[in-house]
Amino acid sequence: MGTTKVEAYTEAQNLLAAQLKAIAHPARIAILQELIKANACICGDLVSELGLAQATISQHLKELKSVGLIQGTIEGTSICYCIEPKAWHSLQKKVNELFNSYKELNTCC
Amino acid sequence: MGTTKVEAYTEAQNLLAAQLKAIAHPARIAILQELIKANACICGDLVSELGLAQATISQHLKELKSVGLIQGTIEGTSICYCIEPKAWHSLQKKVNELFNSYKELNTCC
DNA sequence: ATTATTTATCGTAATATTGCGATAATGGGA
DNA sequence: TCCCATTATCGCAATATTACGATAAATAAT
Repeated sequence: MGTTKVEAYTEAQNLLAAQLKAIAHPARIAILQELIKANACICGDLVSELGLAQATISQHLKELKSVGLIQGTIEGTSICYCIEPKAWHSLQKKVNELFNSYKELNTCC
Repeated sequence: MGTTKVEAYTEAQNLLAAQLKAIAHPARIAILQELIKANACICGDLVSELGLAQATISQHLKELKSVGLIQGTIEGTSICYCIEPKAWHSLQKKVNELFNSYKELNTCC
């Protein structure tokens, strides 16, 4: 127990859930918004921008990266992070498919 | 430690994260899809549909309800669940605002 | 070479989540 | 009234997440 029963669901359901989970944290939402706002990428600026420790920010970046939503490029001594366009749009599409599959019919409870 | 530092973020970030978290689980995605597919609401059918125990389904329903994404109406001895249209559309809008705030500029890393 | 800067990783503590059996609570029908 | 069906809640065990200090690893500058 304690573990999600992955085998009970489709691949699509598990993947969508994993990507949504990556976004479903206020720190990671803030990081994404900051990356978008700064357009070109930042790195340790996130540490001063949000009120979190460096280790914590690094860990959140790792999670976003692990589902492919951001990418990091080494740039001298620092690392430049930014949104990964393909995964970003792909997730947007999948999320909207879910939302749009609901048609309000007022035949409900 | 172990707790999210809620005070470090805006209300909007915390709310969006909470609603996304409710969706970010394969069982809850499956429940939402089933509710949408059945249009009018079901209840304990979810238990036989997914391979989870009744207590588990009930708990997932509670979480979806707690962020307002579904509603339940008592109907005799059973309870009829369905999507709550306002919250559903509101979340879709907020999610798309986040996604659309990113403009690809290939000035990135 | 040494030092400073930047980021990743390790280890740990606190808390949250997931899943389920057991049990309560509610209302319908015999 | 007594059972049956349905759903919620409690309590628990296993695991996951969150946050951070300490430390390592890598590169730039002196």
